[in-house]
Parts: sequence; structure tokens; C-alpha cells
Amino acid sequence: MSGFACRHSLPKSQNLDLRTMAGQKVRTRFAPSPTGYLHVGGLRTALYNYLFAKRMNGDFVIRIEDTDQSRRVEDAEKNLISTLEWAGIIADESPIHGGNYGPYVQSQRLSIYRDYCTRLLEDKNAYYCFSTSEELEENRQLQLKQALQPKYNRKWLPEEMGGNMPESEIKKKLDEGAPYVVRMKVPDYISVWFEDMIRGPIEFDSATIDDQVLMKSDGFPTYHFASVIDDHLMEFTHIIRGEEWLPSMPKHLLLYEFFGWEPPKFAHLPLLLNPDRSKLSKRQGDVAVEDYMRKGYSNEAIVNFVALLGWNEGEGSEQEVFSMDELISKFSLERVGKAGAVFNVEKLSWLEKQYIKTRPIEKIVEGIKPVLQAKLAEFSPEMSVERISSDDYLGKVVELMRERVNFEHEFVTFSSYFFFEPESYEAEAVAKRWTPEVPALIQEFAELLEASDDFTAENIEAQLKAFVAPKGLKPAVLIHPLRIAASGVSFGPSLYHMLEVLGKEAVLRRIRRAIERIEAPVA
RNA sequence: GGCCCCAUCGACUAGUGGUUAGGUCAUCACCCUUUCAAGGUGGUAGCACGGGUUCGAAUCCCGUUGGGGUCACCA
Repeated sequence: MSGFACRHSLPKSQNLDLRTMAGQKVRTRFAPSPTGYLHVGGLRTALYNYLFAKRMNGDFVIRIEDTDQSRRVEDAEKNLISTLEWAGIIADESPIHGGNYGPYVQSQRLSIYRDYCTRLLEDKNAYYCFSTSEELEENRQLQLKQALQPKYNRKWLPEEMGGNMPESEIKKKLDEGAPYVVRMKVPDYISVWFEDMIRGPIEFDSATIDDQVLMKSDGFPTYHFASVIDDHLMEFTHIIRGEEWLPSMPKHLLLYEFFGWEPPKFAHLPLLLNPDRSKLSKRQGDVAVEDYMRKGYSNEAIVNFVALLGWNEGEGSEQEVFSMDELISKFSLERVGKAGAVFNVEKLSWLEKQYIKTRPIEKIVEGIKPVLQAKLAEFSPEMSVERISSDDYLGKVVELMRERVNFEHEFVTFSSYFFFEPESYEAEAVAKRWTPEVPALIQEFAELLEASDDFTAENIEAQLKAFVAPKGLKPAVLIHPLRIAASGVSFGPSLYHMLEVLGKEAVLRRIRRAIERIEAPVA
């Protein structure tokens, strides 16, 4: 067999991640194209790159791959970076943070790619191709019809590189200024091999690889070309990216070989999947991190959740909730699985609840205050704004509601009766609980409350029980109507605590109002 | 279709030759209970299949099946 075998191997080590690379600082990157929003799969890729870099005391950088002008979206780059920062993923180097390896935007590195392309051309590892897209398409159809592998037919491969095109023809086209692309010349029958940090050894046969376009006719490089050059020049030690890049590995490896560069280590992450196990896509639900932000998921929950999709601590660990710092200290590529993972929103929601239950009250108050204040301005509240927008009052509401809320914003929506009088009374609950004897009963109890100075949960409870017992009634006959009168709904926190927080004045007013407004069901 | 990757409960996963196959979400039942939650207890549910290797395979090898990715002047 002629040609060269291109073999890049990594020693198989138990501690692949932790092996310090001969004094070399670990550098990883996230290289999105600015086509709009941040995909949750992209978030996970960025996260793993970040975690790995930080775990190894290395640097994490963001590079923007905008070599496709037609797909450029305004502000996408800024959004991408700010969404990552929201998630707690802060780059050491990026277009906006700067760094010593810039520019970090590929469209600003065009001359670099041109220079390296010239080198490839000179070394006869690449060649000009003047085939039009129509020709290529025609060729593709023809091959498809013959059940052949659609592949470039090497029409413009020069004679001196083993093709059929005379040098003179190429020169003529060039002189005419005809549009062209530059293609890499893939050696015919060699084996390209590497060791993936997650998947182990993988081998490809060069015969199945197309002569990939390196430079497009608009003078921009293709992804394959630009990323290899940048990954080398920016001195990344580890390339951690999605599994969808696995099939283009041989092209990339060949480029490293052409340039005589030592390739970095590669780790191809399993894909994030739709419920039907296809690649996570927009069609089957939300895929943008922004979508989840909008729904009210917190950065903590999303990061935690996405981290667990493909990675686990192992060794019998049963921990489900991880902070970013814990993730950094525990993450390792060895513990990343090979199989795709379905993005299961239910578990995300469960995680969100876990965070709501443990988040410091002050922090929640701080988060809901602006929303609440806007609402208070819009509708006039029942009680004094000073009181109900005080940290003290809000803290009490949060304390009562935190175990019954799914998102932080629900503290405002589910708790509206802590700020506004109920506008209506839940019909079903009224039908079931507001029996004909209730108005008189509740009226009598209200008078009792009014006469008392101690409006605490304990005392209200004691009063209610003492009130109801001699009548031979169960507390429930009063508890439910009181809840309806005070909140208008049948679900909520502990009644006594709810009443205490609402305060005597508001509670009495609401009871009176309920008696007036609720029609007792006909017995 | 070619090439490549993958395969433990419905979902996320632990497991690296000997386990009653463990945990979490979801689900079901019960308990707690003034509602709704939360919490507690328990249950249903899984090694895709077939061959090997071995005293012994979820674990190692091969094949089959299934799923996915990728085959652009998109990334």
C-alpha cells in the first residue's frame, strides 16, 4: 500500500483527563456560528469545554465561526456570549473579552486562511476547482442514479497531482479571473486513525472521503479549513464537540498532517435527542436556551440538568443536584457516556423545584420584587404598597409558597391574593364547601377574631378549634370556607399561616366581603 | 445507500466477569394532612437478539437487529 498512514494515537490511560500535558496549559474552545440563539446542545458542549478547562486549571475560549456570510444574524454573537454568561460560563478569551490569540471572529482572519491555503496549494495538497455548482449538481445526480457515492469527480485535479487537467487550462482559468474554489487533495488509499477520548480508536478509509472544499469562491474558508487552522494557531489542547463532527474527522486529521502539525486531543460528545431519539431539533419542542429562560427556568437548574445529560459522577454517587463549582471539581471526560441522551423536560422541572426550595429567601425576594412592583402599579393593591412590597412581607409569602411553586415567577401569579383581594371565588370549591350554614358560622368566628389581639397562626388555630368543638363540628367546616374567603381558591399554603401573613384587617375585610358576595348553594 | 457512532427500567443513568441488576425523574399505591404542595414508605418497570470465550457473563469477542449521525462553496 502506498501513501502514508496517518496515525495519531493517545496513550490509553485511566486518567486521561488528569494527565498534565508536559507543562502545557489546557485550552478548550466553544466555536458556535452566529446564526441566532444558543441551542441547548451548544450549551452543553460549551459547558463541558468550560468544566474540563476549569477542572484542569486551563483556559476556555469562545471563537465565532462566521464563515458563512449568508447565515450571519445581527447581534447573534453578543446574545450567544451573554447567554453563556447567564449560565455562568465565562470565557477567558472571546471576541468581547479579547485575548492573546485573536481575533476571535473568523471573518476577521481571512488573510490567515489565505496564506495557509497558498501553502497547501504550493505543497500540492490542494488544487483549484472551477466546476460550477450546476456541474457539481449534475455530477451528483448522475452518481446517485448509478447508486454511487456522491463525490467530486476530480475534474480539475491537475495532471501533476495525478489528475487529468493540464496545467495550462488551470492557468488560463486563473488568468481569466474565473471564480474558483480550492479543494484538498485526499490521498487515495490510506487509513486515517485517531483515538477519541470518549469513544476510543476510530479508523476511516480515505477512499470514502471527498475532496473537501477549503476555500469558497467568495474567498471565505469553509468550516473545516478555518477551524483546523484556528484550533492550531490558538493552541487548543482538547477539542470537545458534538458527535455530528465525527464523520469529518479524517478531513481535519489530514489537514494537520498536510501542515505537519500535531493534532490536539479530540472528544466527541453524544448527541442530545428528541423524545423520538432523533437529533434534538426545533420541530419537536424548544431548543433555545432562551426559550427555557423565558419559561422561568433558572441558570442553576439548566446547567445542572444539561451537565447530567451524558455525564455522571459515577462510583455509586447518588447526587443529583450540583452547583457549578461542584461540577468543575468533579467533571471528567472519562465519565462522559457514548450514547445520546433524550432531553427530558420533566426532570429539568424537578430540578428547578429543588433549587426553589433551597434558594435563599432574600434572593428570591430580590428576583420577584421588580415583577411584583410592576403589577402593583398596574392594579391597585388591597393593602398598603409599602407593607406588601417590603422584604419582610415578601419573605413571608415566599416562605409559605416555595414548596408549591414550580418557577420563581409563580410566586407572583400564584400568590396574587397576598397582594390583591380575590376578584372571584373558585366555583367548584364554593359548591363543595360553602354550605348554607357557613355564612352565620364564619360571621360568628370573624367576630371572635376581631376581638382578639393575637393574630398569629397558633392563636388562630387554637381559636378556631375552641370555637368549633363545642358545636360538635370538625375544624374543616370552617377551615375551607375561610380559605375561600381569604384567597378565593382552594389550594395554597397552611391556612393559619396564610391568615397571619395577610393580617387581621385584611382577613376580616375579606370575610365580610365573601359573605356578601358568595351565594350559598341551595341545600 | 456508503461511511461512522451507539445499545441497562418510559426518561437520565450506576454497573468494567460472580449484585436479589442500584439511584433519580415520571408513574401507581399507601401514610401524613384543612386544600395544594412538600415529605415518608412501598410497588410496577430494564440488561435488543443470536452465537462464542469462561466454572461463571449486563460486563469480553463476533454477528444480527434496531436507533442515530454524516455524506454542501452550512456549521
